Amino acid sequence: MKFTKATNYALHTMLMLVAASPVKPIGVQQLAETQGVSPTYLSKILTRLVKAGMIESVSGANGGYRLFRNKEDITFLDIIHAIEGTTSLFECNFVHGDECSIQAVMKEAEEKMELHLRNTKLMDLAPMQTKV
Amino acid sequence: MKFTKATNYALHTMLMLVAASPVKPIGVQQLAETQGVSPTYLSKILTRLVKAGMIESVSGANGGYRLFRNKEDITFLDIIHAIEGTTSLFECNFVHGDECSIQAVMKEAEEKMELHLRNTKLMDLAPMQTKV
DNA sequence: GCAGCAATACTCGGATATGCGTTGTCCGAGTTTACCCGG
DNA sequence: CCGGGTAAACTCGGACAACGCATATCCGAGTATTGCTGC
Repeated sequence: MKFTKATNYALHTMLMLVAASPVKPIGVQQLAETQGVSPTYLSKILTRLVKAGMIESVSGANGGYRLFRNKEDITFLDIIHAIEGTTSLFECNFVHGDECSIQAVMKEAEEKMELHLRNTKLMDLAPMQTKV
Repeated sequence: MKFTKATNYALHTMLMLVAASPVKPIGVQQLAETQGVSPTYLSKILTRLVKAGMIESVSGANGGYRLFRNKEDITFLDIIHAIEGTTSLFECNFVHGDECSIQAVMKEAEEKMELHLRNTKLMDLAPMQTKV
């Protein structure tokens, strides 16, 4: 029960992209180097964010990644769900007669956490230097 | 990023122990059979709960496990921490100059979840049939 | 009856598989830019 | 100068390897109860 490193990479990368120019893309090499990850692995992670519609990739020379959606809209939960998936953290596959009351409690707890992550936007942390 | 099955087993077992007699222990075989787990594996999990001071084991014939602490005191978080550990769900090992603002947000979210788990006691779910 | 001994029913802990998800690496393919070279 | 072709700089995606962790399984050791046996 831990968040994966991929989520950490994704969050930090998104923070960098939010702080950067929304026009000129940033190469995956630069993003990876800053975080000390291999570029190929980071690109795998970013592909998931592309599919989630958060960022877009630019092919070719001077290519890279840049924001796609409005930066004000992107929440922590969006990123986490894109990487970790949206399935419940706790799954009781044990067959009770009815619904599992333990599962219900766990689900409530999870929703408390998600509520906070949904209410926190990436912009809340981004430095304001690029107000274009 | 998922809760382990061990946590599921631990929670269900604790619920059974809370509902059972606080004097007569329940054998691990019975506990395991009800949940469809191997007894040896379940005993490994329960050992962690013993070390956490929540239950105690009774050796020998007619042995098994029974509650140790007052059943009103045991929260979901106690059990989860005993199984999953108490380390933060999100760890940013990436060296920023200062503290990681992303980590701070994640920690807040985690605390929201923990607060709910700490406020929910096992007794809230236990059937009341065994009022001694 | 009763003391003692053995069998039985349990838990405990370590050592050891096993499967799966995370974390990477490698490479060929596709795409855009930059550059060079001949007219 | 200008157009075209080639090289370079990128991302994309699949295949594959390494590793750790969750999930067990097995077995010997320890412990308490039960039952039996002999006095």
